[in-house]
Amino acid sequence: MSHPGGPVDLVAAVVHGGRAALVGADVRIAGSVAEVAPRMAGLAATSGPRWVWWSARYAGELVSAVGSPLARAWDLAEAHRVLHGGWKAEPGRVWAAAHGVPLSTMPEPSAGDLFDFSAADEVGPDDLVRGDGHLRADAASGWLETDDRLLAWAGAALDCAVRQRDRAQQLSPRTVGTVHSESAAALMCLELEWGGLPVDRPVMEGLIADFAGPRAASEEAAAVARRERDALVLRHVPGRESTDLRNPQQVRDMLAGVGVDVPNTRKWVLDAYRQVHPVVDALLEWRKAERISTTYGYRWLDQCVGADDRLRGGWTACDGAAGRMTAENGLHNLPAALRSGVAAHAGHVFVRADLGQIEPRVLAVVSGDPVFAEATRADDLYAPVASRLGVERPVAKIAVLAAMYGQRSGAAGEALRGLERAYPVAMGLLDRAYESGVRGEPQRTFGGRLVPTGRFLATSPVGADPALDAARGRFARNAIIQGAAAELFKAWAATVRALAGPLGGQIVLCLHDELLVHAPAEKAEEVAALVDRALADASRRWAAGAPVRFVADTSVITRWSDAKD
DNA sequence: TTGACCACGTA
DNA sequence: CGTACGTGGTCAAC
Repeated sequence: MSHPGGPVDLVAAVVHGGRAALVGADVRIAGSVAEVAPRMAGLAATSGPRWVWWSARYAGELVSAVGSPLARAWDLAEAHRVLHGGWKAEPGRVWAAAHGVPLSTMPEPSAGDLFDFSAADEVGPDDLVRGDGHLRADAASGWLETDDRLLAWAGAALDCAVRQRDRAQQLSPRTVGTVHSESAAALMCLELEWGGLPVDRPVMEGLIADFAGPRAASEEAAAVARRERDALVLRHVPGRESTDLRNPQQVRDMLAGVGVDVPNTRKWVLDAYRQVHPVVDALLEWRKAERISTTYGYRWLDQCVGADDRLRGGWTACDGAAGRMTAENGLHNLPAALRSGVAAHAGHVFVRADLGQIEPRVLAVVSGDPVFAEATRADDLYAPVASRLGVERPVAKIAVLAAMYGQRSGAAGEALRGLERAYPVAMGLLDRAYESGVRGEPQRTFGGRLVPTGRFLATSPVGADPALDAARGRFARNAIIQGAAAELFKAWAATVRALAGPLGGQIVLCLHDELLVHAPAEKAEEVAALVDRALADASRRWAAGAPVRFVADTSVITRWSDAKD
């Protein structure tokens, strides 16, 4: 280890209003984006520094001007989220946390055009840092009007990165690796937003028509069609035709009127009554069509699918809890029925890959349970677990899931006790996380991310409400597994991104344990092979020697809905 | 206009 | 439904 990740190879890049600056050990320049971007491309090709920015989003203008994808980054916002938990990570907060300045005295971010007395009192016109150690409130906005200030801004970023990296290294070397892959994931999020998900528009439009009917020519026509759809349900309940199907309370009253007494009108409750009264079946069918026409209908198609037939939405590299990626505009919750409308464009294919049984395999790594690790050698992890427990495979599967997620219903009892005996190390970790969560303690994932006690769960004091204590426990137990799985997934995706780029492959969808790579047809097999190689690389780095096997199911397809090869 | 709740799609 | 997310509907409070 000469100095991989050392300050020497960190170069801060900032951009504001068409001007940009780079600051590192061997570089200190400011200029227009058009001047700075080629310098970045040159450095990337030669010394290959790790780029530091306040967040990939702030640096997006520069990143896109460079043209070629940048691989190595230290994203201060993502690093802050890993180290300190939560989602807020604006520069003032990042700076304060990195320098140990109390958040309670942090200035409110100002628009930059208002005269701020408190800031003016404590900071000179050219000072970036206030007397109390905080960044000036307008640092990221109006203040950045000269190249000197831009250079200072880059210097501050570099300073934060060095401090964060020391902190991460102190926690564990793995935490440094987590920041690296989180930073790459943040870059990938920009590319996902820019690139979009390829769609076969005529097919998608046809699917929508199947559920929601043809495009309405006017508001009036749409209202007529809506009433006609409603009538298909309401004809089953004569005398109650005025029921508003979009109002759950009215629906519940309507159902009670025909003898269907339910606590709520959720699908999984009503499913049991499909045979009891025909209105139930009609209602559930109506809901399906209503979902498509309101959320995934023509409005969605027109607003979210561009003229180039790409579905676009915002992406974030991590949520505020365990750290999974999030996506907007249906990219993460597109109904399965619409997936045949997602198709590779001309001359291209999708290389689709998903991680098999990722959460129990992750449990084997994070717990260090040697016996459970042994089970991951099988393609189907539940088979060896079943034979060890002396139960059928479905029972073993339910027991493992129950142990990880704390399922309270169902009959997993006996098998759960078998798990405790067979895999005491893995089960012990889950139990400790649960108890720690009950006490309201934040968790840290295997990769070093701090997971704060979940939102609403922090409101009541420990012990005041047994139901809330149990919810905290479940949250914590789930977070250490879901969070670690998210870390491995991102490490994998970042590796695929780096390897597939030179072949013209582009990651177009990330779905928690599934990747969709859009690639030139003639490179299909090559890309499919590198996806598996990337998993071997990423899991070896991430699991750091744990004898745990991860498996990907990889296939080359043209439509997302297509079965494996 | 905003926030709570319901409902439901995905993993 | 174990957890998480985003979206859109209604309703009550502003």
